[in-house]
Amino acid sequence: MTDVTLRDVARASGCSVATVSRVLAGTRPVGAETAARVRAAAERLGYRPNHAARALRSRATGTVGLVLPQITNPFYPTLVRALTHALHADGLAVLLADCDDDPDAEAEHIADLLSRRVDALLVIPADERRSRDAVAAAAARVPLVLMDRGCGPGVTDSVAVDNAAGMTLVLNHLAATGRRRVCFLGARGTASAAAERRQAYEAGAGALDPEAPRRVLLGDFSVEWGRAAVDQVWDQRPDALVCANDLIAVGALQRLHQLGVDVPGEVAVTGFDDIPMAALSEPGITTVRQPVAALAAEAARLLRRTPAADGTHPQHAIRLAPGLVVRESSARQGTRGTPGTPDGTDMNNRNAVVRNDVEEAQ
Amino acid sequence: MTDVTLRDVARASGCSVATVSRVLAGTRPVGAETAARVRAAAERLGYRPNHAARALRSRATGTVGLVLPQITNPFYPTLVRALTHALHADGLAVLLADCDDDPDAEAEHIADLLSRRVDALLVIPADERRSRDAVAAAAARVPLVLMDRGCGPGVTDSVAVDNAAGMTLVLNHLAATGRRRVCFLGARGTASAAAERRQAYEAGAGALDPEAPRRVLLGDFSVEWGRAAVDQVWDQRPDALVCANDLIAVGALQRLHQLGVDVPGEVAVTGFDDIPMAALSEPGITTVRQPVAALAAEAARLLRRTPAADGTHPQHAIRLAPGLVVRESSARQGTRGTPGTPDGTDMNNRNAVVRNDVEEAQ
DNA sequence: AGAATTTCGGAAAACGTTATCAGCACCCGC
DNA sequence: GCGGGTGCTGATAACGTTTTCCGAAATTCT
Repeated sequence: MTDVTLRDVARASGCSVATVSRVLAGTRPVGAETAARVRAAAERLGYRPNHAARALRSRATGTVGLVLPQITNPFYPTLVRALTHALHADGLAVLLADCDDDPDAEAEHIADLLSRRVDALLVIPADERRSRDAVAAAAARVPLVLMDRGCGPGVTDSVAVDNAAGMTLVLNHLAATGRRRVCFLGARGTASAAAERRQAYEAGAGALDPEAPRRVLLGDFSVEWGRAAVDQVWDQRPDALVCANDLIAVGALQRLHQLGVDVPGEVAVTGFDDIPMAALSEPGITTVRQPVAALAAEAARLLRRTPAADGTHPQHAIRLAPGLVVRESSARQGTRGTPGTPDGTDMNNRNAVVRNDVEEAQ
Repeated sequence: MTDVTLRDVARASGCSVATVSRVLAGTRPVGAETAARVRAAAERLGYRPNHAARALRSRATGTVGLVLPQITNPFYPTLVRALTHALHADGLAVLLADCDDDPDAEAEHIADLLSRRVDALLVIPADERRSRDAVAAAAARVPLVLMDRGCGPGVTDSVAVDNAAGMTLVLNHLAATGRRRVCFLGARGTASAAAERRQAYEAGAGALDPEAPRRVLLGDFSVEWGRAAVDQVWDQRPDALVCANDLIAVGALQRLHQLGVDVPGEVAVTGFDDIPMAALSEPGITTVRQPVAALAAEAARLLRRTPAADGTHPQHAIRLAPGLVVRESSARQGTRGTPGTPDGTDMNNRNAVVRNDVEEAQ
């Protein structure tokens, strides 16, 4: 049961270590007959390459680090799943590091992963500003792709959902279903998700009501804030609450329920991200679905890319189009199965996707 | 920006590679003055050990594999978080593998992790039966701890919640709040969570009603099943639905809501696991909170343990006591905030949480 | 003071790969 | 028949550590 090495296979197949390495790695042509002999011996002995030795010699570990703020953030599990699958398909293993929203811990984890010689890093930065130095330093040493959130301009490659496009989907949907007094429950801060969604709302809401772009409340991305925000805004009697993410929407729905408000009759509520809870909430939350599989594929593609000859590759800031998922929280009362939506969407379907569904892209 | 090795540090500090290695690894006493010189040089040059080389030489990678069925299962993120933190505290890095509930993929991942020379494996088996071979084979090569679910008796060490104790907490609570016609919405299969919870229910429910142990419906651990199960059982007018996990409870609540049933007035609903959604559901779900941090700590401890001199260590099957979290879904109408649970359910349990305290586990 | 012991530092051999450099056939065209 | 390609293959040198194994110096014991 002890380890079997190249030497053993070489001895068993009557040739040298070098040849065995060559046939197994396919790095250089080798005689058909010897190749067969080697392969047979390797199979018979149950040879498994020693990644440590390989890594030492070839300076590539076949490993990428995945650094994220909090795996318990309900949007991340699906993203992590998609990422690990995409990377495993490339023969890469994933070292996971959860930094508990602490940029210092994040820096430490990044340093540790670098010393473990990861081939590349995938980072969801904990803090747009305070993560920057560590990320930039790491990006100078290995390919690094930022995901989901940005980290200041021009730091490194990034892959994220097109927040503005998502917000546009939401606003168009609300307009099409007759909502006029909309209001935005957002998050403070400059993190890309917070800022971009807010700006897109401000830019797009004017079409519904000249006052709408000014009805903006900022807190954080939490259920608690969603609850609190409703109290701050309800006396203005909005007919739609556009939330910057699903957690805020969940909180808003809870408070509205307590207040005995009819959703979607009196007010529509929309979220963003399409976390699992959005489908299970009562009522189901209309939201923007992130193209998770495509995001992961794109990130994997960026990591696969070999640096250009001059050492520096052009920086990519990839934004992928999301899709709108219409659920009960935004259906007009009495419009069940409505013909009113021009694209003939089935609004009864909890999982109905109206457009730009990129779930299956690539 | 190129890598700095032991050689460089040795040269810079005017001594040999061996000594540098010794002072940095602290493996053998070395002269105070030289040690200082070495440390200074290492610091100055920004030396970072090469884990690949270290792994090759000392046959230990400082890495453990974490294999799980589906990171998107809502109970796992918190567990993964706790595990990574516990392991990082031991200086171990975590290789994550998600197998999509497929035992074959699981076997492949385990083999891959072994060839990457992980020091140990943490496995949440995808299937009690079909995971067994791969797990047993792996356990013969590295320390392996099963988590959350079992994998047949006597395969290897395992750490899980005490399902029976949790079910007892639930039944006592229901008894104390006057529920009599209880019913169990469980999951088919022999997986430990499914079987143990069901058996504990059957063993304990008799105290409420001689018929109760026989009111058992089996499906799977899903929201859909929870919805469907309500339809099968509601005409018996139970006054409590004991669900085998929170997802089933969520589904049950959805269906009851659709039927216009008053929860908890007409019927109480309880879950198991305390996934985040349990607190956010409307009404909040009374459930059994798994001692996640303790489970992780226990698993880390088992991995740390060095095998006994004779090669085989005694097998541990560790079960940790959970706590009851009482929320609105089981409160007797008009008995909100009822203080004394006469049965003293929670008294001697460190993990017990009485009501809506969802933030601080232990 | 001589011997026995400890303490400290260096040289060098692993660990299991991959990559470089030759060598040895053999075949081609002159 | 003879230089010069072409395959294939084998020795062998890395890769950066850790870990013997040893010698030299310093310390302690008789």
